[in-house]
Amino acid sequence: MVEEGWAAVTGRRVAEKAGLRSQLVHYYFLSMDDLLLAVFRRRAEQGFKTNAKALSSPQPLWALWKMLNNPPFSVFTMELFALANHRAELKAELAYYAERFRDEQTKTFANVLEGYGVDPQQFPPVAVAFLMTGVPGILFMEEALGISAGHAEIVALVERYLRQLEGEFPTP
Amino acid sequence: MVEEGWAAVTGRRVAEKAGLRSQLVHYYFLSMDDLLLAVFRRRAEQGFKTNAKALSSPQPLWALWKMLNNPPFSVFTMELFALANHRAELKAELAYYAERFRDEQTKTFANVLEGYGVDPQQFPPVAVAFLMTGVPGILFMEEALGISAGHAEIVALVERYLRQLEGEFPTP
DNA sequence: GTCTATACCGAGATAGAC
DNA sequence: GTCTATCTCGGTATAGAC
Repeated sequence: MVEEGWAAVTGRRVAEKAGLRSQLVHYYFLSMDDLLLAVFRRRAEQGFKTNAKALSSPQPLWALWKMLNNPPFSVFTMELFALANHRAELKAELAYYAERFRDEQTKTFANVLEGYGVDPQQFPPVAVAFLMTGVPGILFMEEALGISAGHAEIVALVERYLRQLEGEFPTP
Repeated sequence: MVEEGWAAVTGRRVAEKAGLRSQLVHYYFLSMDDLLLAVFRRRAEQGFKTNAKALSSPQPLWALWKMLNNPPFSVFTMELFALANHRAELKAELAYYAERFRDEQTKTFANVLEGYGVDPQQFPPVAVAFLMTGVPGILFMEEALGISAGHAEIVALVERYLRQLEGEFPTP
């Protein structure tokens, strides 16, 4: 899926990877769409755990930023988005998960930003959540396609703000 | 392509829309990939013209923002991105076009932002170009998927900045 | 340039033996 | 649970007549 796109995920090829016959796919899943949906669900649950972990860190903004600046995460996510665009059931579920995801972040940010003395009128927590996930999203989407203009500058700009709010991020 | 994804663009279906036989596709194009590449090129050239027009406006930031906040533009673009991820030739060409696109914007913004008294150290023109195209990108990608949390807030935030820099945008 | 005919492949899916 | 056998469909692509 990551290398050739969701259209390349066929019963035959899945079975081949598993060392089984292609018909087995229909034993475990009603259809190929069903299999893809299962893939998505598993991924979404993983995402929730990682998200919750980042948000409970002492520097939640930094933690989320570092978590999302993780390449394989984004290529896969983009492929799921592209697929969801053409599968009603998947689309509904993706929307549901994404909103929950953003909600969790917004709640944490509301507390945290208040503590940092940020005016919620000027910078609503939900807008910050949008940017904190969206910017790394485009960054990696573009990077996967070989576009890099402005990336260093944007990262520097974001991290300057993060430093202002949460101080240095400890280098591992 | 917009409704069902690039994988649904088959010789048979293209020919059907054109009222011709599917074999004709191979008369005009070497392969389906070749056809898709032609679609991309036409689209890219259109994009350049629209971009240049926006940048030569008296309020270039506003003009670009309004231009990108145009739904059909984004769904198609996303599909092309998804496709490019799996076609080396298309990927290279997309990267080339995207960098040129950003370059044009960066040049204009460098002049314009200086005129507005914006510190280029703090807000590099190329970073502004990145955000001006990227944010509407996520906005519409999410909207297409039924995600809307934080959108109104982000639009308000961006437009507040635009108003600060370029004044009101004349309502048509 | 557009057609018919056709080869060939691989997709999703089902039936039924073991 | 895994297999073989098999169906049907629609995809890409080529050859050759008009």
